[in-house]
Amino acid sequence: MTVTLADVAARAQVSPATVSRVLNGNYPVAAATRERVLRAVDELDYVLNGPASSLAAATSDLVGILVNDIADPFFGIMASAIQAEICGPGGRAGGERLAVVCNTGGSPERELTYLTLLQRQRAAAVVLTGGAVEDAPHAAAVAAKLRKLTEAGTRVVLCGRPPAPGTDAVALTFDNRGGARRLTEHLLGLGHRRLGYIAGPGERTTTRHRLEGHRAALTAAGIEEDPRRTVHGRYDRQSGYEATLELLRRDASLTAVVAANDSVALGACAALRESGLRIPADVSVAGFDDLPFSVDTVPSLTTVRLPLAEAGARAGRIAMGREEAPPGGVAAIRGELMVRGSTGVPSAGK
Amino acid sequence: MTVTLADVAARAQVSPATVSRVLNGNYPVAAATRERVLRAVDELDYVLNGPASSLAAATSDLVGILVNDIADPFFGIMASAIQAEICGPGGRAGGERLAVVCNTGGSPERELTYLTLLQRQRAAAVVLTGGAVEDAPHAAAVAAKLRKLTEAGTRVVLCGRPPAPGTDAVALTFDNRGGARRLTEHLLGLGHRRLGYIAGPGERTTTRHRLEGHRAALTAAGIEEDPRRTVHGRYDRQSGYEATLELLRRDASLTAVVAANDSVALGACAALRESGLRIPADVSVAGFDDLPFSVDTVPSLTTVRLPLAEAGARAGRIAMGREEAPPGGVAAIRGELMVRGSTGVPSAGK
DNA sequence: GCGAGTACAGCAAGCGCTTTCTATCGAGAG
DNA sequence: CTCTCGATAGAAAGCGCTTGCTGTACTCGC
Repeated sequence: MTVTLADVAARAQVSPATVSRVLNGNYPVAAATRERVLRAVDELDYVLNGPASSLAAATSDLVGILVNDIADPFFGIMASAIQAEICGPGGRAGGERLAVVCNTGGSPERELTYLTLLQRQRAAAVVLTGGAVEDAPHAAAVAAKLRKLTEAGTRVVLCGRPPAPGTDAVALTFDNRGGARRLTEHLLGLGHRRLGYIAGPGERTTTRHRLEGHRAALTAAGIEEDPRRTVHGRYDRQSGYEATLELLRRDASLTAVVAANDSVALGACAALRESGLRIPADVSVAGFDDLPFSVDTVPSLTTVRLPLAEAGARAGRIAMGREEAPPGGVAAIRGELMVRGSTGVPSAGK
Repeated sequence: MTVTLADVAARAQVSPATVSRVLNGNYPVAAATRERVLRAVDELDYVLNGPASSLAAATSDLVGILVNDIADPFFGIMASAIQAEICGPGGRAGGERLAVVCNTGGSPERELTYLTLLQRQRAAAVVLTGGAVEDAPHAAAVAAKLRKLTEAGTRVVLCGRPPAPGTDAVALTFDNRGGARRLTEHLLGLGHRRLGYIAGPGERTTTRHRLEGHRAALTAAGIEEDPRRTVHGRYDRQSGYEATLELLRRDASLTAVVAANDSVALGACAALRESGLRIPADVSVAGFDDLPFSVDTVPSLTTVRLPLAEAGARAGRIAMGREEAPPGGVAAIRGELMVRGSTGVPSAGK
């Protein structure tokens, strides 16, 4: 029923071995023969059987990209850059690798499942993006998986994710702590003293690092930590909206709200506005990531720009072995403070 | 070196066949034996060899999701919903399918390449999302590929994409034409007569349908088509910004700008604002899709809501055979007009 | 207590491809 | 004019798993 290598071989009057060699192009084949084989492939409309090929060659051209939330541009932008680098710029250039992105939805189990599935497929490389979950057993399980993957010849790269100790995975991590710290320092510099913080989900490294940076700035300025000024939520707009209302309820005298990321900041702005507060006259707002829409909000959002696309591209190149890993296998990527219209001097009245 | 089925069999003192049956669970195996096998699997840390398994069984558990631009939430939201439906809600539930999203970047070649790659892997199903490219040869090539995929047993579903004639692909298409028409009618109803239109890339179905809806409304209102009022660009913010400037240059007396989608509308707002025009007092702006951020812009964006997540979920279910295909294999999905703050009555002065 | 039926378990034949090793054919080298 | 070497092409042995078919114990029914 389906066309196989043997059919092509018969039609081209050569052996299956020769057809395979023409298709893989890593063995000398006379031009005339190659020509004949390619014509047969075309005429029969032959499509290589991937599983069979991977089985025989003990390798595959699958590259997996794990993301926490595919609907979030933060991951979309990175994934896009990684994939572009893996598949090559042109259409079918770049060795025909199948770069696929897997959506874990932030679930540790799903992350592990995907890793196993990728291991099953003997993936050529795996790129994990975004913050990790800070659960010891889970972290250990992931580390073990990664170790096994590398052992099996799969290249593992972490992009925007902290290093995984005990593994050979190359890590390109964002300096979330430093970025958050500079952001809060900016607010403090403007004169703010009562700042609310909307954090992400509690068990993630990204959440913790950003929060730590924020608190470090506060501490350095001699402001004591007040747990009532921090609310945890998801990394989305809705969460920012609700958290802001909660923050306001707890202390209506806030002069600034720092959000875990730009989407959250967007929700915060909406909540503030609906509460009759002006931005930044009454309350300043700051985000994180500098997603494309952030420059277009009104007022435009002060945030920390993370070079998502650049980091992704680099991760992709490393995964393909086209760029060397950074010394020590770890590189920290700094974020750049983008001061825009949503932050200003706190009003005297407050 | 690597652990194989045979190793597990040896350890559990059974035949490889039995191990395979325990793992696939579609054949009676005594509880005690199963127990023993599972223990051996665990002890040896055995991972099934995907390619070998797919080869022998002539099927695989790969499901491909093709998107035009993974960095665009429009696709991200759909992909997320599709994937959730395919992998099941829980972590490892749902038969362990590997749902992967492939980013075509809107390139026809890449689309074909991915389709071939998926065909190679003997994918269980393929979901194509978003508008198609309107190039006859390419459309034919895609149709041929889809036909071959269905023949090979791969289920093919189109989500937010027009039907592919000559194929068995189930199509869930968005009523872009109708939505666009209602949107423009809304503007017309407010009294606008000089409306600019920022269209997407010329060769896409989505672009054409939305534009047609817009023009249909215009024509019905007795407004003749003026090609100078339409500018084509990409589906992103930047493009909207530039196109708006161009539109303004051509005719500064515009009272409304209709954008191909919300991101474009965002750029349009920025350009308008920088040009000193108020929204909607001087110029009304409308988008399309109703992405999450659209409700949070200032003023909030009038747009057409497309049930992205619902459509994706349905497509996913159909792809998994968990829901019946709509009669005729085609279902049109309507968009809902969301009238918000960015559109208003044109100012008398203009 | 015996034949029939049932419930498991194993054998072995592939699935379609890659790749090592071997064979063949010329062309220069000696 | 024979020998050797380079360039190609083929034969065949798997890669690790699935599954149809073939046993082999038992369990029942009468």
